[in-house]
Amino acid sequence: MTVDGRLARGERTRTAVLDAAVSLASANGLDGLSLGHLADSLGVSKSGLFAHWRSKEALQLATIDRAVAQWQELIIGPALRAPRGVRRIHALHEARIAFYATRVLPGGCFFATTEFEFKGRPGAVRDRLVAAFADWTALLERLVREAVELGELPAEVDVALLAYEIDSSGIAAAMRSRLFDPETTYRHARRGVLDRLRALCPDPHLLPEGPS
Amino acid sequence: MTVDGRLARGERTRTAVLDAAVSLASANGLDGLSLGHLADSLGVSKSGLFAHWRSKEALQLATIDRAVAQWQELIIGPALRAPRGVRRIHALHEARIAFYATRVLPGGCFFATTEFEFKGRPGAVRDRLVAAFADWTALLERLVREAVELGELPAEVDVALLAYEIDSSGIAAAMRSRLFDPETTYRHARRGVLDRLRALCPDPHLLPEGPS
DNA sequence: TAAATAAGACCGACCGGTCGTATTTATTTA
DNA sequence: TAAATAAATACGACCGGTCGGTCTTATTTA
Repeated sequence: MTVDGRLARGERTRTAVLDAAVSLASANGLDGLSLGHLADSLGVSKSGLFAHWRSKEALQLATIDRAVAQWQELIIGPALRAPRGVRRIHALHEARIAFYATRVLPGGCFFATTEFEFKGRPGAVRDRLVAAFADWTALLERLVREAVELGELPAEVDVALLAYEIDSSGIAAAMRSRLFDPETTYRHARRGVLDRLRALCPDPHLLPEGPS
Repeated sequence: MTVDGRLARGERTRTAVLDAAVSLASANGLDGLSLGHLADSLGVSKSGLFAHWRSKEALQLATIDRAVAQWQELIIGPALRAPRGVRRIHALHEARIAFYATRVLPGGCFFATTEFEFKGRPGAVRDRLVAAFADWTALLERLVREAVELGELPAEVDVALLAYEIDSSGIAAAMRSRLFDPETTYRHARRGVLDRLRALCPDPHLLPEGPS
């Protein structure tokens, strides 16, 4: 950013490149991302990319950061406008599934694809992905803990376990929606978490009966 | 197999190659599987592989079949020795998580890795993976249905949804166990499904209280 | 003997990455 | 204001390396 708020010269270009990289990597992974294809899809030359990032790994790291920003903007941000407690947990899960359903990313979920890809490959890319995943898990656990503190979930609830189960449903949705019927998959992912929250929440009016 | 039960000449070689391929692909995927590395890890030449499979895709398809056979032998087979009903469902899930924990496959789960890899790539490999996944889902749903018919699960249970939730837990375990602390991940995967089955099952003595 | 299997040299395609150069843009100077 | 300058950006050509795959030849086995 420059002082007057306009984007610096190459900033728009960089963002456009990273958006395309997130999209391609959501389908083929960060290692499966070909710089030649990426450049072609943008109508620029491959060597031009190296004016902005010194190596493929640097571009991969920037792509992860961009995906995190998108996730924050399109999923976490809107969900945090819901009231604290179980409704906020539900809103976050719904926003996630809805995002998958938009097909903005052809691969469904950038993080699921890339984290599976790099789970066994040590290095800076894996470290960055793990950090992003840890942040996401911490957010989920924080929302669950808040709901417990508000009395909207029983005090005996295993916070980390419930967060694991909610996230599991989303991970499976990212995968199964691209292999089987997407609508059925999304219905399972939404119904399962909603039923679980409703079963745990003493107040039956806080959450809708059916997936919204 | 020949008539006298001994392996045909190259059968042992082929099986050894496919076992190594399953192991490597569990970590790096079927596309990330390098025929050169595969051959080197077995002390054979790369071109020798083409005497057994006409192309990389043919070897990939055979690798999937081998992984299915391993899954049947090491997970499904033993689990089917448990009594019908919720105990069999539980045994299947436990066997799956236990298999991940053995670290027989460095990547954790061949199917999770490869299905994520090929979810957006049409072709024979994807079709075979989808078929294997569909079989697995059908098995899970059949076991759930049996438990309902035995009265060990309520008749109102959504069979496909419960199967989805159980499988989700396993998929997430395959991924998270290679990114975070494996023991915590396995505990969540086992505890979550066990609690869920116990909550649904009217007979509290059919399932153990804690993860076995 | 005949077929299956193995090996190694080799091929074209694609990969990430470098280099020299042309062009654009922002800043400074006349 | 206009010209000059310096920096950022973009490009095509090219490099070494790895990939899947082919070919010829040698060895093993029924």
